[in-house]
Amino acid sequence: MRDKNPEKRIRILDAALKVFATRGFYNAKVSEVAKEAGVADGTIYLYFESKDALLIALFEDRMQRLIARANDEIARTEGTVLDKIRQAIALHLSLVLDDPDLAEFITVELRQSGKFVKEYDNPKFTEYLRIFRDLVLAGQEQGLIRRTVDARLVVRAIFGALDELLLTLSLTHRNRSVDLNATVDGLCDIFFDGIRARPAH
Amino acid sequence: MRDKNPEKRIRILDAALKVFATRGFYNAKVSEVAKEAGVADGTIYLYFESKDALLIALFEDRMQRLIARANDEIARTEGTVLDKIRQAIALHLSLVLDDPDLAEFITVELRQSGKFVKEYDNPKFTEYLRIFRDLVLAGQEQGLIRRTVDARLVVRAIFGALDELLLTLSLTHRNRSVDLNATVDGLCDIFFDGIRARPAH
DNA sequence: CAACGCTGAATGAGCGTTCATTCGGTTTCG
DNA sequence: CGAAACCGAATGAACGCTCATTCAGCGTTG
Repeated sequence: MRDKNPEKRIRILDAALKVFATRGFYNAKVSEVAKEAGVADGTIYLYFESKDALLIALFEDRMQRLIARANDEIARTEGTVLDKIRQAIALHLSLVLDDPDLAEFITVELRQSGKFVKEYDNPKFTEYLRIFRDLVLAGQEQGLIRRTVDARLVVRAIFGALDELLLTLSLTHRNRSVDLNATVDGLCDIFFDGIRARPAH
Repeated sequence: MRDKNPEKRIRILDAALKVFATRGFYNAKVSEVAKEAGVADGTIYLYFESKDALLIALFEDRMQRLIARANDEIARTEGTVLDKIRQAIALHLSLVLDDPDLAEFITVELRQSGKFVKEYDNPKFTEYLRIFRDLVLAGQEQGLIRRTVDARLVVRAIFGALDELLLTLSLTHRNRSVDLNATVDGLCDIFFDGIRARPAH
């Protein structure tokens, strides 16, 4: 189940992403994934236990890559913790253009996985959130981020906003061309400084 | 299809909410909804065209109620536009305790509806977002909210945060008792004033 | 030729939907 | 007024189709 032909396993995962993203997990047929991968239906079952297991493996794989990329880009980013948060936000939103299938997959399918793929609590997702949380905590220690805000809440709020935006962008970017930079700047502006008008002083 | 017995139609919708929320739309059987409603399987089809149509009708119905409640509570709320936004946030999050099934339904099923229930673009959802947008726009006209932020983006960010929070709360509140007020205050603090530490002056 | 990866047609369980039948209520008629 | 005829909502067993999964056989390799 594990090895055999690693390249074929990858082809199946790639195909699954494409098919699940376009048709949705429940509407997708295993035979469609097989066809897209250029493989026989039965071959899928030489590499994955079941359709559910394929879904989970796909999560693990893609989240792992996203985590690696995020850590990497954050490490590369010069500047304050706030700059690093901006970079993480930019990376997340860039998925719409970089990998639209992954964007749709994450925004739509991630929701159910926790709830309906039994006993799977999605550790990779938690790990991804931890990246943001660590940045916020570091910012608070450095005095760059207010200590009165709850880091956990900030992370949920930011991720929620990103997720919703990614979904909206995914569903509309066929038409309009998107200015991601403007969106990233706008979001950071909101989260960093709030929407309340400050009296001149 | 429309009437016959309106009370029975309501029973079916209530049952559908319960079953869809606990098992998920795709895992839920029509026969389970029928059983929960105390009706025969075939009766469902006297009131709704199909399982999909039942899902959509459920959306319409529940979103309509939510919109009505939000408009009502906002109208009742004394104070500035920011106070009204706080009230709308509080209402949304209060679903976890008030109507946990509806909370799970909205957070999990709303995601797919746009994408997979064909040609259904969910006008009620748009209407719900408009409530927030109008508040933000009013706030900008009154000089209470910065004019430089994009109202549409603010609304998406707030709704995204609310949605994510509602999901998290739904999945965990079995264990911990939740302090909703603290969460609402925390969120408003973040969105109103941002997370950046302001230098003393 | 043994072992193994792979194939894809066959299987059969699951489930949305249908429809012949039931039955409580209402109207018609003697 | 009582009975017969009718109505149509409700029922739930049965249908038929859709896949996830299996497995007997094929080609390939060492």
